[in-house]
Amino acid sequence: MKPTIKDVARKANVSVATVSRVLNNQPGYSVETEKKVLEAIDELGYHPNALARGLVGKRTKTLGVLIPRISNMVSSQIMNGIEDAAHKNDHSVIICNTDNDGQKTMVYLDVLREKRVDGIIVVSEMLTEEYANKLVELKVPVILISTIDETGQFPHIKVNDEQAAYQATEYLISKGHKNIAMISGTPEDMVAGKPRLDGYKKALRENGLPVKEENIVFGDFWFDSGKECMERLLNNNQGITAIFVASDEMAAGALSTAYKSGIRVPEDISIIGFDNTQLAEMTIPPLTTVSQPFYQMGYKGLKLLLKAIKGKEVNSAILPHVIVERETVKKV
Amino acid sequence: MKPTIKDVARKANVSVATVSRVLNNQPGYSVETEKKVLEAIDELGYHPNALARGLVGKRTKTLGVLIPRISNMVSSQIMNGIEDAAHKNDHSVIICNTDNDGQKTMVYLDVLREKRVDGIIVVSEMLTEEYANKLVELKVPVILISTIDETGQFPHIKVNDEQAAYQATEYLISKGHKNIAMISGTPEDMVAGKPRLDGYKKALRENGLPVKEENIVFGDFWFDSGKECMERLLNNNQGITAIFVASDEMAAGALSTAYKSGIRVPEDISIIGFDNTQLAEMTIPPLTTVSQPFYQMGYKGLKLLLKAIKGKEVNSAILPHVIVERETVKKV
DNA sequence: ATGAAAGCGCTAACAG
DNA sequence: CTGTTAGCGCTTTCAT
Repeated sequence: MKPTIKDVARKANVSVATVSRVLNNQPGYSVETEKKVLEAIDELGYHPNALARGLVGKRTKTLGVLIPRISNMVSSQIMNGIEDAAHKNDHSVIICNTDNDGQKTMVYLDVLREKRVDGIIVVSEMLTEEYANKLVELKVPVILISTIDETGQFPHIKVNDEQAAYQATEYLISKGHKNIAMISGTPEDMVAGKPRLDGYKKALRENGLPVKEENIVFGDFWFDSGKECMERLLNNNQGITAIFVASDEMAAGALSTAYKSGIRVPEDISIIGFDNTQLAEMTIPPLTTVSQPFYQMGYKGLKLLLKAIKGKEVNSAILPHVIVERETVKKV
Repeated sequence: MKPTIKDVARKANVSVATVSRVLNNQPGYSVETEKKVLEAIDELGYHPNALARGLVGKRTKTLGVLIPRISNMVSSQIMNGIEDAAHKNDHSVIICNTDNDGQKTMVYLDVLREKRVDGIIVVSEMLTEEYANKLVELKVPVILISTIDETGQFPHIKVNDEQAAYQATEYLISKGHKNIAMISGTPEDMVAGKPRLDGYKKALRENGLPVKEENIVFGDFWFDSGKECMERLLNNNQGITAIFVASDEMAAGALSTAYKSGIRVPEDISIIGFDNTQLAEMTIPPLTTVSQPFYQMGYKGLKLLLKAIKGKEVNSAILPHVIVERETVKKV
C-alpha cells in the first residue's frame, strides 16, 4: 500500500503532528527533526493524499473551468493561459466542456460542487439566470472570461468589443474606404455580437458615413457562415470596398468565397477580421485583424480567481486589444 | 454550512448508513425509507462530498490528461473526445499542459498522484524512460493516445502512420504523379516523423519510382516551417508535380509559399496533407488530406482507460484513417 | 431492513 | 519543540 503520514511518523520516530508540521512547513520543530522526517519521507516515497487534505482543510487547490467547446481556437488559447497560471500557482483545473448545453452545464456544476473546487471560471458562456443562480449557490468565487452577466454579480475579464469594432472600422476609414460592409455575428450575442455591430455603426456615423442595412449581413461566427455571408454581400453588391468581419473564422470564409468569385483581396476588396487566432497568419493573404489577448485573458482570469479565493476583492478588467496589420487591407 | 450525510440522516430519522445505502443504491432499505431519505436530501439541498468518498472508497472518478499544448488543433480535438467520453461516463478530467517540458511533466505526475486520479491518458508525448518509470510508479492504468512507448508497457491508440503515408503517396501516384516530393516532420519523431517518411519511401519504391533525397525536406510540423520547406523545394526544383506533406499546418504553409511564388495549386503542383484538422477546409483551395479520427481517438482512449480501471485487460488499438479528397490534388 | 462504530489520511487545537 | 486527540464526511463491516 501507499505509505501514509503514519508510516512516515513511525519511521522517523516522531508523531504525525510533527510530520504534518514539516509537510506544511509550519513552525514548531528542530532542524534535526526536520531532517529525520524528510529522510523518512524520501525513503518511503511518501506523497500526501490531497483528498484527505481537502477533507479536513477547506482548500482543494482544484479549480473548475466551464468552456463551450475546447476544440476551438479561441477557447483553447484562453484555456492555455488558464492552465499555465494554474500550474504556476500550484493548482489543477478540471475542464468542463459544456457544448453550450444548459443541461450539461447544470450537471457539471454539481460535479464541481461535489469535488469541492475552490473556484470556477466561466469562459464565453452566455449566463442564463438559472445558470447564474446555481453559480451563486455553489458559494465559491467565480470569474467570467470573455462573457458577462447582466446582473453584474461576477467579475469579468474581456476586451472592449464595441471600442475594438469601432477602431477596426475607423482603421478601414483611415485607409480611405467609404463604403464599408460588415459581416456580423449573431446580434443576440451580448459580447461578440451586438457590441461589435454597434461599434461598427458608431464609427460610420461619427465619420459622416451612412449606415446601410443592406451592407450588414449576419453569420454565426464560423467559417461556413463566413463563406455564405460573403456570397450574400457580393450578390447585392453596392460597390463596397471593405468589410469588417466579426471573427477570423468568418473572415477566412469570406476570403474563400472572394477567391472563388475571382475577387482579389485586398486589391478589389479589403477585409479586417476580429480575434487574431492562429488562423489569421495562415490565410492567403495573411489577415489584418483585431487582436484579442486570449492567453492573457485566461492567465489573468485565473490570477483574479486565486485572489478572490484568498478573500480579496477583485474587479472586472478590460484588457487592451490591438489591430494587427497584415495583408488584407489596402489603401484606396 | 453545507449539509452533510449526518444532517440528512437526522432529518430523515434514519442512520447515516442507510442514507449512504440509498445514495449508492445498494440493497437494504424499504421504499418508504428511500422516500424519506430522498425527501430529506432534496429539502436540505444535500450534495455528497467527493473528497470524503474518495478518501474511504478507492475511486475518485477523476482522470488526468497529459497533453503537450492544448491550444493546438490536433490536441484540442483529441481532448474534446476525451472530455466527452469522460463526462458521459461520470468522470472528470484534470488537464495537464506539459509544454513538452520534462520537468513540468514530472511535477504534474506528482500532482496527479496526490489527487489520487484513477487513471491517466498521455497524448502525443514522447515517452522518455524517466517518464515511463514514473508512470509505472503511480500504479494506475495508463493509455497512450497518438504516441507509443518503446517498452510497450502501456496500450496505445493511434492510426497506422506508415500505412497512411503509404496510401497518401499512392494516391498521388494513382493520379499520375511520378515526381513526388515530401515535406516531412522531424524524423526523430517516432509517430508522426519517421513512420510517415518510411511510408512515403516505401510507396515510391514499390511503384518503381526513385526516392530522391533532394525531394525530401524536413520541417517541424508547424505552419512557418511549411512555408520554408516549400521555398527550399521550389528553389532546387527538380520538376516535382506533387508533394506529400506530413501535417496540415505545414501544408497550409506550403500553400502560402506557392501562392506567393505564383505557383498554382493544384494546376502547377498537387498537395496532400495529413491530419484533416479544421484548417484543411479553410485553406485556399481546400486541402486534400489524410484524415485522422482525433475525436474518436480521444473518445475511445478514454473508454479504454475506464475499462482498464475496472480491471479488465485492454489492448492497443489502431484506428482507421481515410483520405479526404478536396481540391489540392489534380490528375496529371 | 437498519444502526453502531471503525476507520480512510490528514490537520489543528490542546497539552505538556 | 513535540505528542495526543478530535474530527473532516463518507463507506463498510458487523450486529441486531
